[in-house]
Amino acid sequence: MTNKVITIGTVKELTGLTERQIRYYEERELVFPHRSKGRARKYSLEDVELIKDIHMKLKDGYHTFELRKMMQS
Amino acid sequence: MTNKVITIGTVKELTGLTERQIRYYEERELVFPHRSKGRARKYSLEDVELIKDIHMKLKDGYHTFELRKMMQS
DNA sequence: CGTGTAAGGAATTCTGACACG
DNA sequence: CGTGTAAGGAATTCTGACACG
Repeated sequence: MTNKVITIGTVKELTGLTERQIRYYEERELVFPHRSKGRARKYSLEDVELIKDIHMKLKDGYHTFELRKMMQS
Repeated sequence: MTNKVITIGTVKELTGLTERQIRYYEERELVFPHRSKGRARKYSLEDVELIKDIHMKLKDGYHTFELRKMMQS
């Protein structure tokens, strides 16, 4: 579950989101993928669930900075 | 564990084997990755363990057809 | 703010084949 | 038999930026 082995293409399939959205959540420091050989992002299945959750919260009207605060607690 | 979400590049990293070896084990019907959009192979963490096991058995002198029989039992 | 998109490059993955032994 | 390799193509992923609102 916490193994960071999934590429962004697979995350796209599993979440139904776009690369843009997935990368943006990283930019906003909500998800922290590893990097394989300094390039490709690697996510865990846990990250996939987290990304889905983030997207739902955003649809509910939350903003990324609010989610970041929520995650810290 | 049984989620087929890992690309061959990651399997390479996790097992230390070459693409050639990993693909050969598939050709010999010892591992069965999924395909994403008809191209890239997708493995599960379980497959990764299986591949490591296959490689050790081969180093021990077994042949792929023997391993296939062993797996069927 | 969160997401779309066109841009160009770099790295990945694929298949079929020849090679060795 | 199990693995290496060079070959060419196709699909993936990356970054930085402009756009909308």
